[in-house]
Amino acid sequence: MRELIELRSEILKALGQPTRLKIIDFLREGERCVCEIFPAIGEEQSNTSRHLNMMLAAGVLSRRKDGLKIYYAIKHPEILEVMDIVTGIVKLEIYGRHSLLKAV
Amino acid sequence: MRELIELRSEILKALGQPTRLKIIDFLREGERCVCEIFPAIGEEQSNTSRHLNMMLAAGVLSRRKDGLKIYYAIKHPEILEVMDIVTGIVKLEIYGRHSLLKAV
DNA sequence: AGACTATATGACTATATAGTCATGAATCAG
DNA sequence: CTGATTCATGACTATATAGTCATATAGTCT
Repeated sequence: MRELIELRSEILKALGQPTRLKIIDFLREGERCVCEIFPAIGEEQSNTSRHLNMMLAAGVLSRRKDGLKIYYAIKHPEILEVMDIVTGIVKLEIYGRHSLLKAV
Repeated sequence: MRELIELRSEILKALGQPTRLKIIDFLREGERCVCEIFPAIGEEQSNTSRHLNMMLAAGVLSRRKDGLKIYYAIKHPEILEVMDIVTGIVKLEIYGRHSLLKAV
């Protein structure tokens, strides 16, 4: 299905950017408001807001409003499984590139 | 680790693009040469080659040379796990958006 | 060597994305 | 109502990316 391709790539693209990855890592511990997120990851409020909205639209995050604050959270626990698997791949890659260097 | 962030996002970015997703889907069945891949996904040879090289650099694909032909394959089976999980998330999302529509 | 096949790449265009700064909108406290 | 706080967004810039066309490179075959 063509739609499946688009939606899958939207989710993966949402995860495949350093600033957004930092947000995901930070939200592992649970939902946080924007005012906690942007200082934690060291980005501007406006930039952080854009990335949060992008991930919301992709279906990666959920949003909850409480008074002035907006709390974002990782929407599906499966997202964290994906991150763990990718971390595992990265470790394999680092090992691979390392032993490649040694071999030279 | 800063490096971890970069390498993870490189892998996820490599997966988060429709043309590359089509390639991954096609390579599920096993390694294929460029001359099989680009007609299968309906893209130009040069464009396909670029995406293949990009995924190779990200650590998503492996390459094997045999005479004139270059065979690409999914490097880590974990990549397929990631794809399966993301497909599951997409299905949840489709269901969610659907029942949201119904609720209106 | 010459013709042919398979893949990669240079040069280019059009579009998308990340980030910044300033401002707007919503909510709350006094 | 006023002022402060929190978040989103418009306008903009700089850079990255996807895609195309033409060409280069490398291997094969006769």
